[in-house]
Order: sequence, then structure tokens, then C-alpha cells
Amino acid sequence: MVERRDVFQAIADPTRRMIIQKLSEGALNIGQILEDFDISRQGLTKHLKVLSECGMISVTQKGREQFCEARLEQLDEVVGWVNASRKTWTQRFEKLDKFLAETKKQ
Amino acid sequence: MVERRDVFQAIADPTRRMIIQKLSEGALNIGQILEDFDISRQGLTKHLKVLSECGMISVTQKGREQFCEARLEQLDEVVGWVNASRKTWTQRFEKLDKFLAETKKQ
DNA sequence: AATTTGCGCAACCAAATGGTTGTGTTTATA
DNA sequence: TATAAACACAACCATTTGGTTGCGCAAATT
Repeated sequence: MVERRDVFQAIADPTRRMIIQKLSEGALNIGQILEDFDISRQGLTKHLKVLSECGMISVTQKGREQFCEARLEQLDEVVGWVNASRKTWTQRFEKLDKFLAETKKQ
Repeated sequence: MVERRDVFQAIADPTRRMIIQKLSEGALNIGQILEDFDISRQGLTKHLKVLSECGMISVTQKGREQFCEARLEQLDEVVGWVNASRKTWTQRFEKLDKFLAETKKQ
């Protein structure tokens, strides 16, 4: 077990994915987010902490309220990884095609 | 805690992400995959079980060997979710623009 | 026929995860 | 000024996760 607390782990939990989707519609305070979930405030706070620690949300204090905003740029890392894997996959076939083409020549 | 064992959870672990990337280069048996990792065979087997259960890899018996192949189509679900969140995000600004434009008219 | 290779199954373990409740503090509001 | 709202912190808990070791079995190899 190495490091933890990265974007991949952040979006692994369905509740956290829902939080991100909710915040995609606009910034909200904790109480407002809570409305959509059937968990305790502390439970939600823990999820927000995970999201905050990996930069998926930014939190700003405003009076007694704590506004949470989604930082969707962080998802670039995920998309980037997926694309990299897919590139390797397609290159595998390109190499095979090349090999077959060269074999044909002989 | 609801369901588990989906693609999001599959790619949450760094070791499993490396397995997927390795398999993107081509199908391998368990021993071959093991070469790149510093864990026990059983540890690796558990990761492969997770990946298999969510359809990220397909496993085929061949004699005494067990060939593992990456099924990258499954990553569509991840990309789909990311895109959906981003769409909501941009629509938020479009709505704001529209509102501002209409306010200006009056 | 004996040995090696490739693998599965089960038990076990520490740490992380996802959740809870209780208490306290600061900021608004009546 | 008393009260309510919005939150943080800490302790606790069951389950899951990621890892291990030991044993056994079937397929290849010598």
C-alpha cells in the first residue's frame, strides 16, 4: 500500500461522484449539499475533506458558511490516463499491421 | 455503503492501473504480469479478480496458463461520467450568459 | 515416473474506509 | 441578549481493502 488520496480514489466512491455532479451546477455550502444525501453532516464532511485534499473541490469560508466549488480540471488526470492506455492499445494493432504488411512483401 | 466493484473502484488502486496499462500492450498470463510487480502472486490474483469482476479484463484458460486481456471499452463509463459533469459545468455559464444578456436588454 | 510450473483456495492480518454520535465554537438572527 | 444555524473536532465502530503465508492440484517438462 503506497500513497493514497488522489483523484482516482476521490471519484471511486459513488457518494463523492454525486457530490461532484451536484457542485457542477454551482457552488454550495455544506447544508445545501446535505439536502440530497441521506447521511449525517459529519459523514458528508469527511467526503468533502477527501475531495478537498485532492483538489477536486475548493472550499471558501464566508461568514459562518463554507462554500464548496467543483474543480473539474482535476479530472484531466483521469482522462489523461484513460487516453494513454487506449493509445498503447491501438499502437499494439498498428505494430501488428506493420508486421503483417512487411511479412507480405517478402 | 452501497454497491461496490465497479470500474471507478477498479481504477482507484495504483497497482490495478499499472496492470491495465501493462495489459494494454498485449495479453499476458499471471506470471508474466507478476514480473513487473513487487507483490505476491496471491496479492496480484486478488487485483485481477477485482478487474475481472467489473469487466476491465477478460481471462481465458489455456492449458495450465491463465491469459489476461484488457477490456478498455469499460473505461467509457469513466469518460462518460467526466464528460457529463463537465457539460453541467459549462451549461452553468451558458445560463449565466443568457441571463446577463436578457438583463441588459431591459 | 518424478519434478517443475502455473495456478486456486483458505485463513489470517493491519490499516483504511465510510459511517456514526456527542460536544464545543463562532456567526447570525429574533 | 438569548437562541438558532453552520460548522469543526474527537472518539468510536463495522466492514472493506490490500496484503501475506501455507497447502494442494493439474498441466508440462525432464
